[in-house]
Amino acid sequence: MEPRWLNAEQQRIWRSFLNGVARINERLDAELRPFGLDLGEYEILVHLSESERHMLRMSDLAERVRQSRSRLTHTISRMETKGLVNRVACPSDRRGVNAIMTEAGYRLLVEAAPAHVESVRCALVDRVDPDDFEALGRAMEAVTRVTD
Amino acid sequence: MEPRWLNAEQQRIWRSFLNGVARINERLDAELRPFGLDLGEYEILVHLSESERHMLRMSDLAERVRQSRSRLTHTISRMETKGLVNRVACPSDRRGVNAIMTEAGYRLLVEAAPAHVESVRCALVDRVDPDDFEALGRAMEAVTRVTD
DNA sequence: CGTCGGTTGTTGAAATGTGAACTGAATTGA
DNA sequence: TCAATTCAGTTCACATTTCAACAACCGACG
Repeated sequence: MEPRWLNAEQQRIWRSFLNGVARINERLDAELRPFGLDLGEYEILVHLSESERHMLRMSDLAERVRQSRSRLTHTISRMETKGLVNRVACPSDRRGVNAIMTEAGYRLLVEAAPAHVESVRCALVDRVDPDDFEALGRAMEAVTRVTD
Repeated sequence: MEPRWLNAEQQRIWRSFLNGVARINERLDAELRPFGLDLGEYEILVHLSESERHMLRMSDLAERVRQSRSRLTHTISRMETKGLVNRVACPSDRRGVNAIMTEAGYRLLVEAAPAHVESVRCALVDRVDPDDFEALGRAMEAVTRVTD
């Protein structure tokens, strides 16, 4: 089949996308570092904090933060040694493990959140025209939408 | 200072962004794997192929593909053992090293490019409304633009 | 000259990520 | 009931990435 190449404009946009994403991630990680967190760990804390009793099944959490089950196992282990989360057996399913946020984990999230939100603003939200930002949202929803 | 939180809409968009980016990267990496490449290596090949004599200074290349110098050293070493690139001393600056694409590297790029472009289309370009795609470009340019 | 500050690229160890087994538990269905 | 299958999470071996230290070189300036 003939390859359907990108035209010059599409290519320019695609490269901007790659550059932009990289730039955003750099900044977010850099500004989370003073708290001893990276974006992956931060997101875990966010999702736990939004859940009932600050607790989620590993596989559920893995899906929400888009980490492989294996990677989440490692990440949670590290966070456990830092005292940010604990593991508890799941009562209803003996295969299951719940990750539960500790008091210290919650406090760290509360402490880091304002700086993180500020990062997201500085790196993206405040830089972009509001209409374009809306469009960005629609675009990314289209990307995530299941079609296959 | 009072934290300037994101409103519900902004937060929704931000999370779509995180999800969308992750989804796109997954697909691109998955569809490059059959060629034995990941996105980082593919981009190296692209930038080399677009340069004079298929050759770039390491530090120049590092900047273009947004890899740290150290990371690029490792990546290029791996690609060298795969026979995709070579290192040659830079004549004008004895500190310098040029990465130069081999014939095999070029052939692999030519072979992988159609599938990769198709991935970019399937994962992003073809899914998004053209106006929104334009807006995405403007947004990402704004992100990359130097302001600091 | 000579030396000082900055740059280039590499190195090696430690941290992190990946993917394929693997264990034990739940579920299915004949 | 009970084998077969699927599922949850971990583990292992390995690949990749990061970080700090380093050696070699450049350029500018006294």
